[in-house]
Amino acid sequence: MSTETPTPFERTDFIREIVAADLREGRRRSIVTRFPPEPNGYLHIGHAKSICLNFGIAEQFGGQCNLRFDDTNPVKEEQEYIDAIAADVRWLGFDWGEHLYFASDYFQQLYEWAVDLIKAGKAYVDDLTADEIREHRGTLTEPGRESPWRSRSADESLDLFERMRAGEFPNGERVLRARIDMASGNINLRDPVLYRIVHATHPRAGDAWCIYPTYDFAHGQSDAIEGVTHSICTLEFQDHRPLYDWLIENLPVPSHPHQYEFARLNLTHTVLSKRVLLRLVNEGRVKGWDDPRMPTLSGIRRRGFPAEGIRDFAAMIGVARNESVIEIEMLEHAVRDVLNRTALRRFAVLDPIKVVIENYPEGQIEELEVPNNPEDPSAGSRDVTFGRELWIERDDFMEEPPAKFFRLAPGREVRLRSAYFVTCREVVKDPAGRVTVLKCTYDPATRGGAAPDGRRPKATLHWVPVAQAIPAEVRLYDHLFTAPYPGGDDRDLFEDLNPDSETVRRGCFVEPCLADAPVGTTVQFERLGYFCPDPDSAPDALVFNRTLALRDTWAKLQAQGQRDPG
RNA sequence: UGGGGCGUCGCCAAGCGGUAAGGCAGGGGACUUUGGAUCCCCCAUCCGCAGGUUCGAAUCCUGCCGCCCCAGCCA
Repeated sequence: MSTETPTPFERTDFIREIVAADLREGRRRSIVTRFPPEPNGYLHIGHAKSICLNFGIAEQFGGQCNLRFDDTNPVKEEQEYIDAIAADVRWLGFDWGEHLYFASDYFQQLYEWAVDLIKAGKAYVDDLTADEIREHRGTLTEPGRESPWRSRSADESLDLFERMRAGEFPNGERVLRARIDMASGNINLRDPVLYRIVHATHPRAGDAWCIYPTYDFAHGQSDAIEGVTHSICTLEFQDHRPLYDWLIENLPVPSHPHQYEFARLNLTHTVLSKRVLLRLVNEGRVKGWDDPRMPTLSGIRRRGFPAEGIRDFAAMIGVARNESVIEIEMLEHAVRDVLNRTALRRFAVLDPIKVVIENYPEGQIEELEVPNNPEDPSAGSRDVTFGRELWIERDDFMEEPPAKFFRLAPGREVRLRSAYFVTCREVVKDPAGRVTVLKCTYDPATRGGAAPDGRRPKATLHWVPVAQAIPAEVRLYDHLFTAPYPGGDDRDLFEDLNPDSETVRRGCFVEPCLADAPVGTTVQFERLGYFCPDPDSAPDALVFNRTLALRDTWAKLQAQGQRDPG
């Protein structure tokens, strides 16, 4: 990965410090990390934090980061998810090179290790039902009881385990358990299940197996097989670390990885739970996994967020063990920061009102040069056609402007960006009193937007020529949930859904060069925000998504005025 | 009542015994052909609370308090 601009945040964290110390003090000669998604859903921004951490560390310390699918539960996993996840990681800007792995590729090895454990008397086949096992497990405060099958011979367990693999038993009839300590305060050590019978077709292994290792029996050993040195996961796996270590110590694994845990990402005004996201999709609350309101990487991408902004965000928030909820404004800041630097400026009018320049010759047009990005002169410029009739934003005119309103009003002169100064002379309304046309005059001496006499209007408006304007649909997006903490105070999560998270505006006009803007590029509609073509867009029916609005101090002022009038 | 974690500004987060970085948000100002951007200034005498050790503590010790995770044959 390379970025044209240096990462804005040079920061370390407790995991990087551990890695650096391991290298410095010779405990490791090189490091290997991994990003281990389960292919049972789409990646979201929370995963991006982990991806940036794992790939970022590998990159920073000259190591390698594997993409390993943790595909040990065939009933939930699908090839569709595998493909989508790989595409999302690639989009985020990371490259695993040759190191694409699947836990399912290790099934034979894991099976053999399970046999080793049985022979060593450290695992046994249990005939208890799932309910019985639960009853025997004890509670948080009471120790568990040993299964009556715990003491059966290794030979008998071995025979049973082989028959489990051979498919002699139905789902759930028996499991393989580690023999550790039913009285442990750590429930994960109360003889955890290592293998269960699942007669299901695996997305990759097909029907080769009908017994599958659990997460605990697969994860650490997969790390060991791959030579992973630093196995980084989220806080809820802390309690699993003793089991992770126990298995590594009791199995002839080729390397000894260590697990480190960090706090997962939480964001205000959204939710990062695969379960809830799946519900939103299934119940039709959103248009799919890639709905622009979704916090999934595919949703964010469709929304127009640049990958670089996500990476910057990950660097901004840091990595720690404090459980935290990041205000979504921080994400939006990171995204605007990148977009401000890189997005080409364009003109678009979302809620048009017609301006007729009465002293501009009928039928005349001219091409005016408009900069593509004032922040980046190398972005060049484009020509925009100017004519007698233009569209401007309805919000940019007020018949009776309040004190702080600087835009167009009767008798007032404003600048049309990169064009001319115009003065409003007459307001035309329809019978209902709605403004339909603003008759204006322009000052020919202000071509390009500057006056020879040095006078400077307080406002500059964007515009689109009526004759050349292209109609478009624009979808405005806002937070998926109105509440910063959806479902807080025991509310039903869905009560907090924002009814206005998507607002579709038809009858918008955009400048001609937007007709063939490719999907995947985000531009700035000047003075409005950042927008990108939606995959739904067609040459004869353009559709743009609003990625993010520009910061709007005028709107803020108005809001303040409403709060405390006077 | 068991085990494992975490508590530094509204939200993140540095800090690792020598007297509270930075970012986001917020407030003020400058500048501006985007009320955008940029720039400048302000924003924790205090680090969950209470004791203790020390010349000196957010950093060490003790005790409280609060919050999170764990009782899937999910990951």
